[in-house]
Amino acid sequence: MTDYYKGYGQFYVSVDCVVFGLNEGRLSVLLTRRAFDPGQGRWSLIGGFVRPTESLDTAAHRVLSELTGLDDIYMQQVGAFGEIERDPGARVVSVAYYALVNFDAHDRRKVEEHNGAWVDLSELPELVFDHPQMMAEAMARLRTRFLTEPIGLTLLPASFTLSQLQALFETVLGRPMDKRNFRKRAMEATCIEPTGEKDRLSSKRGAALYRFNPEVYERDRKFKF
Amino acid sequence: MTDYYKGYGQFYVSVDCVVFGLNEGRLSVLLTRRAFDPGQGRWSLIGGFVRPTESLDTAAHRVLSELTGLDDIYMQQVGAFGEIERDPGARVVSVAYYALVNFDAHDRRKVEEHNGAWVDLSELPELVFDHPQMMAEAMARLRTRFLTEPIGLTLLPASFTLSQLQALFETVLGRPMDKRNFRKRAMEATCIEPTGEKDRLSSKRGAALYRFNPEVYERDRKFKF
DNA sequence: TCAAAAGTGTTCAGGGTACACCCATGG
DNA sequence: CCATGGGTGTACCCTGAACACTTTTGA
Repeated sequence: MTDYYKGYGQFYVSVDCVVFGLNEGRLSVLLTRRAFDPGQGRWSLIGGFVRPTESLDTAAHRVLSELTGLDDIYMQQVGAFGEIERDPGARVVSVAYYALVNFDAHDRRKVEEHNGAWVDLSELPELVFDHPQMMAEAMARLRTRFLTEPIGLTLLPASFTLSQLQALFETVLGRPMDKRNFRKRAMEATCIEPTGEKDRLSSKRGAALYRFNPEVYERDRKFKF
Repeated sequence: MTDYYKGYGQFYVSVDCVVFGLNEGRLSVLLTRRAFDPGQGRWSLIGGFVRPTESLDTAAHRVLSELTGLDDIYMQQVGAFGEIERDPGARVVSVAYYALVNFDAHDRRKVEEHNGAWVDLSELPELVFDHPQMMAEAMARLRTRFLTEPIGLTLLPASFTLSQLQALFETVLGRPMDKRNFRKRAMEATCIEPTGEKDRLSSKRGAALYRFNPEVYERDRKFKF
């Protein structure tokens, strides 16, 4: 460790995660009420300070693991937020991430323990600090990736119907999609393969179930909606 | 300032800028040889520590202003880099940016004073720390924006020929483009308007000069290559 | 007169979009 | 038997890509 850096300011560094999940077919985000001031009691993204022993990515994974019990989560950095007064409590530079979790697989008890709550995207409460910007930016990134990479499939259960998939695309992209065109593209994506099973819950006729095959995706890289 | 945050680690936070400029028609980046250890003498992006009185964006602008004398520079954040050992001298979280500067307008003396040097992109030296990743990521972002937003025009002199513009696109995107298709699209971009002048330097026949009109761009938003 | 860059339209193929009806079944 | 969601193909348009020759003029 050299002496040169001495004399420059140091800052708290935190991570904040926009965690998306599909709760009862509705796109939701995991929020929490802040446990301390500033902003105690207000809605906040889930986050935490980066420890000296952690990289930014590691810190984000830890925070997510603590809250959901999941270790293998799709996660992307959104960017750094560093306005001077963004956190009135202290100078904190925060790095935002977004994550996609499989709702069925996560540990609801942990969420409760940490005062977390899944909130429907269409009913977002007012968020603390600059979390609204983080949210908006995360959403924008999610949308652009959604059409060209099979990240949306991580939100769905292991087997799913094409109607579920289409509904997911429609909520994320915020626009209706043509059923026949959608299914045509799904058929062209070789990584979406039929399980042979039928889902008999959501319709009388029953809908074919599909699963995502990551190996096939790595091989073909065909995914275009 | 609350006491809650006490007890968490604090870090140095820096900004690092990938500064693109068009030097003699060649796409170049502004680099510097590090003036101190760790990595003294090695090639580095230009950067500096964020001060307590600055936001991240402000710090990036200051660093750029100090080196080029320019205050109104197109700049975009690339992301935060925070591996523990990325800087062996201390724990430093760095936020990368890329910037596009008008080569003719910048202050070369300041560059020299700071040991800066414009290096042709095709002759990039080995860079210090994780600067190669920052560089690669900046380049990737530049490329994706280049086709849909008129950011490339900030690299060119106030008036330019379509050949110059095409050459710029070709170097940034790294592929040849069809001349007729290119010019057709340039004509459709109403924000690229003829000055009425001719450039007689680069060809015997002389080429029509064009300028970029930001107001027209704001109005029409037509720019697609 | 020749070398060097400027300038100019058309054709074709492929992808994206729009669109409507029958099927299977549980209640 | 009917209401509900599942499942299927085609026609058109438009955008993107390929392509070659004439013009101007300084050396």
